[in-house]
Amino acid sequence: MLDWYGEHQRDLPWRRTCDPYAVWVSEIMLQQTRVDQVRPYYDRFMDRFPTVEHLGKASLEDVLKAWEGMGYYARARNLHRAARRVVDEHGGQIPDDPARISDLPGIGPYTAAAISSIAFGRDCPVVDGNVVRVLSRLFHLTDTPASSAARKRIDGLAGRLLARGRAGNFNQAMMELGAKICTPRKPRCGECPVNPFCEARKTLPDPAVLPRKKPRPQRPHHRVVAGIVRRNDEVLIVRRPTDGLLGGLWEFPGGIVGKGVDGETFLAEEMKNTLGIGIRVDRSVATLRHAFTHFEMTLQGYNCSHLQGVVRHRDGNECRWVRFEDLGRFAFPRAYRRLIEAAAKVREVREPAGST
DNA sequence: CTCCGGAGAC
DNA sequence: GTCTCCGGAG
Repeated sequence: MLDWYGEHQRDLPWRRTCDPYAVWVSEIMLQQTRVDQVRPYYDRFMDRFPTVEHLGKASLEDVLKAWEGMGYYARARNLHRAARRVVDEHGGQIPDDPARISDLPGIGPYTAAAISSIAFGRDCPVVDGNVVRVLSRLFHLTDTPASSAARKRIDGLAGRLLARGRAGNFNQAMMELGAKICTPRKPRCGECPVNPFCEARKTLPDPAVLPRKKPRPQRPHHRVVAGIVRRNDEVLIVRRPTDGLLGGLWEFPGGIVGKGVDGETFLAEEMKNTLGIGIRVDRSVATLRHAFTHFEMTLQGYNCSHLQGVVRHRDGNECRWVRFEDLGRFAFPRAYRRLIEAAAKVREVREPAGST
């Protein structure tokens, strides 16, 4: 595995250093996100926040802006909180101890083991989704890794296989193998360095049936409407509560429309109730779909006009009137960013640049 | 009352 | 992947 890794590892920015902070940032970004998507974000992030101190001193607003588009924004909030703690409690040094690293928000067993082995050379086995898949096939494990017993068995195997003294490279080799060779659907068994030892390959017509997945429940579908409310040359944006879904991000006011309810009527009603303003719904800007982990939504955006009333959010959420051109400075969820793009096109048609 | 394990949220 | 919540366990 080590030889294979030495020869086939991808040249990734975070592999060019063993700076614990760099490893940490990359591992957090890599949680639930593909390497290809992470790469550009990682470079920008490290450019903007080169050290734990930089990150700790930054505002959550700035961190979220740098994270915009990657999803799972709790990762950014936790990373930011953790950086502050590293600065305050550990003098800016990331602790060289798996248990202490785990204490930091956003760092669980996987990330603690990854940082410990890669940045500090500790003999900690790393088990992420890739490793689970590799080991399930290598040892022909037929129980779903969703069960705690099966999972413990996998953790045990990972520990026994670990190349002592070279844990960092070994762990990365396992994950790399899962990412490039032992892939979920069509594994390239012919190119696998450990294929002589693979029980699944020996036993099964198709090793890809492992690991056994547990059936997923159907995702509910929500219809969401949002209003881009104009007042002179500004539009209204509202900030979501720090905790919960898309916490701390900005969006256009609106909400989930119940079944059988008229979207435009609901939108006007919602603005009245939540913000205390009267608006007129002018026209639909775009309808787009977005998938979250546990539900899907259809987002319909409308251009609206402010009629009357001073904005005052019922729940105290921060609200701002900003120039359309300045929306880029705020962190929006992906779906809303796309809505902004659509709205910008509509504007171009109606008010070509330089027309005023 | 603290400690898992499972489930669902993010 | 991690966190949070919750019921059952000790």
